Amino acid sequence: MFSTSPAAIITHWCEGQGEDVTDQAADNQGQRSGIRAVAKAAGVSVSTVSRALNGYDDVNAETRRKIEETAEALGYKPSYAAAMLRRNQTNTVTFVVSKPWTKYVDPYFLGILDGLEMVLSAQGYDLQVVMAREFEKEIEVIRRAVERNRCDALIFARTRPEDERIDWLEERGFPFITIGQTQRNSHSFVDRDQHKVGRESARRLAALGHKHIGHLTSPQRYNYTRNSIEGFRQGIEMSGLGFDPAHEIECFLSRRTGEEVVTELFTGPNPPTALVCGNDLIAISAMEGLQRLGIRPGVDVALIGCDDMPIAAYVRPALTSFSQDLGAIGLRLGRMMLARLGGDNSIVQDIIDTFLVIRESDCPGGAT
Amino acid sequence: MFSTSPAAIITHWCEGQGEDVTDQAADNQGQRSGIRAVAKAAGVSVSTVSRALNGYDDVNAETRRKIEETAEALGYKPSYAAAMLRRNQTNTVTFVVSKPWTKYVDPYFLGILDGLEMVLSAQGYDLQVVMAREFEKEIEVIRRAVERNRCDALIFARTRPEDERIDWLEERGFPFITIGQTQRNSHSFVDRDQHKVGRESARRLAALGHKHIGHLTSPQRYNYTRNSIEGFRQGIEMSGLGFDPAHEIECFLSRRTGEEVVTELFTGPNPPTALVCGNDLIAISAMEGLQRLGIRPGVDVALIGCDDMPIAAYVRPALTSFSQDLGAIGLRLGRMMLARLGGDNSIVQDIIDTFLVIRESDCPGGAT
DNA sequence: CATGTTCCCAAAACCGTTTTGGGACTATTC
DNA sequence: GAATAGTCCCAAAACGGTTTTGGGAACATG
Repeated sequence: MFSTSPAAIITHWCEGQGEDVTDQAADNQGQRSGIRAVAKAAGVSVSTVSRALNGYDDVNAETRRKIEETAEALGYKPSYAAAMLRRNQTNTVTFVVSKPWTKYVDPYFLGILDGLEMVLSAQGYDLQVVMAREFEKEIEVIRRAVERNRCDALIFARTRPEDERIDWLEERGFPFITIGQTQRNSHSFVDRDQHKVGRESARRLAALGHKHIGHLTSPQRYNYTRNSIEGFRQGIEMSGLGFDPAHEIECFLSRRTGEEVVTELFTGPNPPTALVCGNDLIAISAMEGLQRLGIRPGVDVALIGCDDMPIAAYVRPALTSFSQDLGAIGLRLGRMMLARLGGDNSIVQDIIDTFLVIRESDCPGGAT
Repeated sequence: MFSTSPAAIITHWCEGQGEDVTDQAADNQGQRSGIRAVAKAAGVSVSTVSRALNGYDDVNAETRRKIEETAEALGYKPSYAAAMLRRNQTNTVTFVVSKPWTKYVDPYFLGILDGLEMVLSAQGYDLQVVMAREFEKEIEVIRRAVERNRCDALIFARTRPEDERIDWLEERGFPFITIGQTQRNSHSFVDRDQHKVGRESARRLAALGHKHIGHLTSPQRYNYTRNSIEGFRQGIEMSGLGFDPAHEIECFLSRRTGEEVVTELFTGPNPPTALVCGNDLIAISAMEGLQRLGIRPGVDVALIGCDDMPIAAYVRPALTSFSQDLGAIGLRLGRMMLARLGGDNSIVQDIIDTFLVIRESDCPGGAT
């Protein structure tokens, strides 16, 4: 009988600290009435209060002032839920993080969020961060957010060449921006110039005199890896070197992969003298592998990483790595989002520049 | 009676992907009517649908099944806004991050969020992450979230001995849990055993033979620093050493501070031979300062850090540091929150154990 | 047969805004 | 003076769920 009503469980609800029963009641009364209380106190109608507070221009200046004062005096805060229901918009942008990120690439991620939040909150939008346990769950997280109308737009990263999340969202015309590109590129995105990263890494090492440059790529299911590979090959070609497919090996973000690959590469015939690594973690793992083989990274073998993670500056030798202004990505993302939410449906595709932070790991190539 | 016919209707409704206009219209109709469409299609009343879908027990099992099927077939998703308005609850927990965190302590922070989100989402709660540009803005962020009814409860960290956020929230009886303690400790919290960190750091270094142990504390406005200091002093005392106030110096989380302090400490009279550092960043900064003075950290001077940030394992010498299971903190936090939201108003105060990860920076004390 | 109990359901009320469609009044134009 | 335009305001109707109200049907009990 009581079991039917969940409210029954919360019986001893407000047994708080003091005896402010009167105060509580007064407070509640004030809060309960909401916009109606303001209307009453200001001697105008509810709709006029709403229009005045929302900046419509068919309200007399004097009336508006009075309403604003009254609202302020009563401590009136419009109910988010009610406005959301009526307007059918949430004033919320949802950012989806996939779990594997959180383990290693944290700073990358939060740097972006920081700039993004700044831009959005300045316009009254809230930023909501949701997490997906695995990549496969991301589509479900997105589905839930969209279907339950929890946000006005989405942002997510780690795009793949063919991305089901994008297909799904485009199908129902839901606004979103990605961090990273796709094969079709039919949508707005922000991305760093990954092609340049691959290209310039190769060219720099070639310019340093290396003839055999390996490429330990990031996971190839991600689109940015493809760009990186393309750029790398182009850089090799531009430098007049021959591309050796056997020196282009896919790695993963777990620490061991770089080490394994390096072990195989440098115990086999014709090892490279330099390595372009798709990611700092791969580079660090590779350095450890080299050291284990008695090869000195930064002396015998040159390495260039990518992402410029905080760790890069602390490992020995310190890792030369491609960096980018994460805050700028966030800001750009935020501004694009505001435009989109403001009704501008044009597709914006933004490539953020990257720059090489030179440290100790990229040494000149020796003989041969 | 009518329990036989609806099946046919449902299957008909199910047919849907192909046609454009018809499907669109049908879809819109279905979405527009929401729960009423489900009720109509299932041949029951709106309230019955609501009760069935919300798990009340006064609904016939057969009826419930039929309603669930119908809702599924129609792709019905209850409007979050409407439910929120009527129930006056958001099913959302807000986690407040202050800006200085995002720079360095990312992993700490995200590790907790990860566990927290897992627990909350399993019970249908959403986790919202909001950021505050500075500590001072945090109270405003909180105020906004609470006053606009954007969440049912709050979580925040970096507690101070006297914390205005807590005062404000307690004043209006709004549910929250902190990460970290306060002077009064009148609320639920999760915290690591910071007293132990200080104590055991001191004791370990003393046991290694050090007689003069310095303490580079984290910022003292935070409550955990106080615990750490207390613990340290107790550890010194337990080891039969004399406590030297001149060797207890407050540092900040910017990188330079540790270096400055160390420079002063080790160019002055009677320098310590070991340092307990309130934070890994302080420790790393201190190590750099030592190296600049020609003093070898991990050989001439022992250091112990705290937090076990990812960097700790990569600096040379690798930093010995106190660690904790961040996921466990998040899980605990989540479970406490669920209990609180479920109506259990009791205060829970939970101390999470920490453990020392021994690396290279804590060396035995030399002569003297 | 009268009465009580137990389950279930339809209809209406409600949550706190925004939006709609005028209404009243004044100013301007023919 | 009537018609038109402009300004400012209002009452009532959404928005889409959940909760309450009130009662009917089936079954058990005295």
